[in-house]
Amino acid sequence: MKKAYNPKKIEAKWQKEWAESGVYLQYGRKKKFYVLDMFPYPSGAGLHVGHPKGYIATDVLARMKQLQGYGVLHPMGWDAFGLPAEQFALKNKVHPEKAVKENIKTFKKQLGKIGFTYDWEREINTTDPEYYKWTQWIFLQMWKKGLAYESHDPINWCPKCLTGLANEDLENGRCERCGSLVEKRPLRQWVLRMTKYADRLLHDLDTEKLEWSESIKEQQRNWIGRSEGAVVKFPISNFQFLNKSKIQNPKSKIDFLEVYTTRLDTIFGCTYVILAPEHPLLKNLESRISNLSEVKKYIRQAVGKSDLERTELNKEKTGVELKGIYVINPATTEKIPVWVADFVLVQYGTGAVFADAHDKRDFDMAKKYSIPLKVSIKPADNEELWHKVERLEECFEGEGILVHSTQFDGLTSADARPKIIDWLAKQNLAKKKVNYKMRDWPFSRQRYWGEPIPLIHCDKCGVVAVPEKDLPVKLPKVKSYEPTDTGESPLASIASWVNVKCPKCKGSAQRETNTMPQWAGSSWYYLAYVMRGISPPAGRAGNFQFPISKYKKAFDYWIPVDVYVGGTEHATRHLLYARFWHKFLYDIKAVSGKEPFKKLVNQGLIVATDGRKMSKRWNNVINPDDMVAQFGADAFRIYEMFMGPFTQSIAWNTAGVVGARRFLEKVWKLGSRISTNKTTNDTNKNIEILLHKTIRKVGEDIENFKFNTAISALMILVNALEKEDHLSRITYRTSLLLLSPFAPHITEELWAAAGEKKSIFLAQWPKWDAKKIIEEMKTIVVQVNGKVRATLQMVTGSDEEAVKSQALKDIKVQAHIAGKEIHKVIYIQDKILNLVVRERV
RNA sequence: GGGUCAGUGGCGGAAUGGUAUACGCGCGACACUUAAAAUGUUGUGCCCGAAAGGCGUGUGGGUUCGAGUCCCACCUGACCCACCA
Repeated sequence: MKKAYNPKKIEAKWQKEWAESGVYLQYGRKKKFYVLDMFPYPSGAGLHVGHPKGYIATDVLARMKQLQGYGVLHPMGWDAFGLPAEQFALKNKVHPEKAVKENIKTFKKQLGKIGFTYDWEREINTTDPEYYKWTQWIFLQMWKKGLAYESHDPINWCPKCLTGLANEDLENGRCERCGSLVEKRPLRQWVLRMTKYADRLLHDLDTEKLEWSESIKEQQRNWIGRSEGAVVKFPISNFQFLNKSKIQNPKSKIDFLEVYTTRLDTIFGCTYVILAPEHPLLKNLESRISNLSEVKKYIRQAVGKSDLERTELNKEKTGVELKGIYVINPATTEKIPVWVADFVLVQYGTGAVFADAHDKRDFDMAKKYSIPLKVSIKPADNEELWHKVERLEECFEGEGILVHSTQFDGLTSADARPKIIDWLAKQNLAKKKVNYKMRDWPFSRQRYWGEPIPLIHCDKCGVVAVPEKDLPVKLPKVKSYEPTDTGESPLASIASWVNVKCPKCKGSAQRETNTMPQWAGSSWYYLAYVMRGISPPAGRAGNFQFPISKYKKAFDYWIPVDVYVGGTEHATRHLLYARFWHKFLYDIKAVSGKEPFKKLVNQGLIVATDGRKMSKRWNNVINPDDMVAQFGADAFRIYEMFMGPFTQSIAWNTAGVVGARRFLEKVWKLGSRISTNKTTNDTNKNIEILLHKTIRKVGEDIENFKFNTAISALMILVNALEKEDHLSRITYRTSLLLLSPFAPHITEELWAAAGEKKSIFLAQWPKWDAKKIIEEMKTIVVQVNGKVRATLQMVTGSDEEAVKSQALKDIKVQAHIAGKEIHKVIYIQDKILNLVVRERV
């Protein structure tokens, strides 16, 4: 081959050719493989070199799978609703719809240059009414099943973004988008009852055999935060000591304070209880609190604080006693005081806790306010610690042996808990309770750029669903889509859109004006790609058809997604939301499986040379367009896969792309070494062995996302082929095939140049032959006492005697065993001989 | 405080309990060249030395004929979660 390697020319040529021939759309095959990227939000900044890392990985996998005979679904789309898009639009004074369109164009152009196998016929865009018609439909099904409800509870409110936020949208009590301190604000809102699925979301992580990293599964487990404990009733004393018989005859509900605990074994040591400042019971008790103004002041301060201020690291505990109020410890029947403290959270458990000497927070607070404490747990086997604990010098939070706990003395914490529950349950004073940290999902945003919630408020009929035939409820065109501070979305001001006839009674009614959060559209998009398929059964772009059952067959074929690739930042949001929606769709029999994503791989970040994230702010962004222009898409792809382990975060180094390019230059020249005589075999037997070892390694490594070592193996192969004068055609062809998933353009070009008529991607992935990787000779390492002293070339399969006698002829080996006795010989065939020697006795 | 993962040359990194540092970058020497770039050949962990050697995968122990790899303790770093009773 005389022509120089010119990636610019051949890459453009093949990208056009592939798009026209539809070489990737091999859908009719028996075996399917669905490989999915987390679809991007098309930002105005365009791509930096970090974005394509995951896309290249899925592309490599998709190409190999197609070569292996799978029908591969590898789609791409745009997650374009939500705050970032709207903020971009506001800042640049363009309508979000227009901004999104332009940004998508830029993204598509950038992606196109890298040479991906995406099926653009299935492209989706969450802001397309034909798309969000389904987002709205799924929401309606949830509403019909009682999983979407209206709430007026205070929620997180970002004063800068002017919208309510879910817990998942917070970072250390601050808005994840703009960093503002989040306030609590009572707001009418729609909420999805995700807690109803908490147990299944937890359970299925294990039972559905998800191939996810332990870290992501653990993050989800922690987020769901299941704890097993008990709710205990503390009777509220009427200034008088109650005897036990009275406890057993509770009069009315108000007479009890309910607390949640996971440490019922410490209840005999409970000397006070603490309420959250927002606890509803406080109102009812007001008349009996003697220091009411002091209490009210404390509560006012506490409620006014942001979550961050209230939870600030190791903040000193503060609280106030409700003077005049007492409750009865149901275990000891003692009268104990009631406090309010802001570290108790109203949302969790019952919003009240019992306090004892075995919780650091309770312990610290008691010390500060001189509240009495009682020890009830003795650490096992640590007398020194026990002395300190007993004298209340140290707080022991661990499990141990019960003391000062009447009939339960001597039991371990674990044994005591169920026994105490039973004992109190018989008196109707306690019951088992499972709690979750995860909350229901606040699902409304007071912003313009989101899916309208398809509900109508009618004075007569209440909340009414928009009928299916009227979906989608389209986002109206407006002049001003700026958010307001009123707790209403900008949609509320568009009377012509808001005022409608009630679908039920035809009376006057108003549309719901809240929109859905950013995460709505991405909660089901992996299904949308399937629904965009040609056959079976329904149509194309802008042609999603009701009912959903039309797609059941297609879902059954493609779902679950076989491999899903994206960043870890979605661990507790998108990945939890999508699992939740999928389980709901399973419940209404729209899909047949319980989980959407079988295998999940999280790519590591590519950071800038300075170690920071790539960002305009730091002026350290590297644009893939520049890399492709300078080195070619194939070199860029190779480098990104070769940088290091896929899941690890690594700093960008442009010098590395040079190496990748050099490698491809070598490949380009390889064709000149093809043997002109007709023999099919390589003259060098070692080449065949190496080739078959490489086939095995590259295949296994791609499957396991170990792209860096796959490329290293390819480099070793090419380095060896380069030295051959007479390469066989089959070796050459096979080598191109192995490289083709990583460097599709150059291999396609060389494939054609070698006289092949059909695309390399319609060929077959090579198979390795176990018989062909057996070497005739093996290098045996000879050790004396575990230290390498010599290496021997021996015929494969040599036995111990042969190797040993050969080893003993070696001068160095002789030197190290001279005057010593061979005590033991370890021989691992074809690998190692270890002579264990010792001094003669 | 809890969880997950990691620590190997000048750098990115490789290594089913079996020759530590593959592959790539960088650097040195040589060849080609008037010269440079490109390319090719070759070298490149540390110490001592003429050689033979010795030491080496964060630290300290252990298991083993043999440990980067397994076990225990510790140190350091990254990421995630965190007043959840």
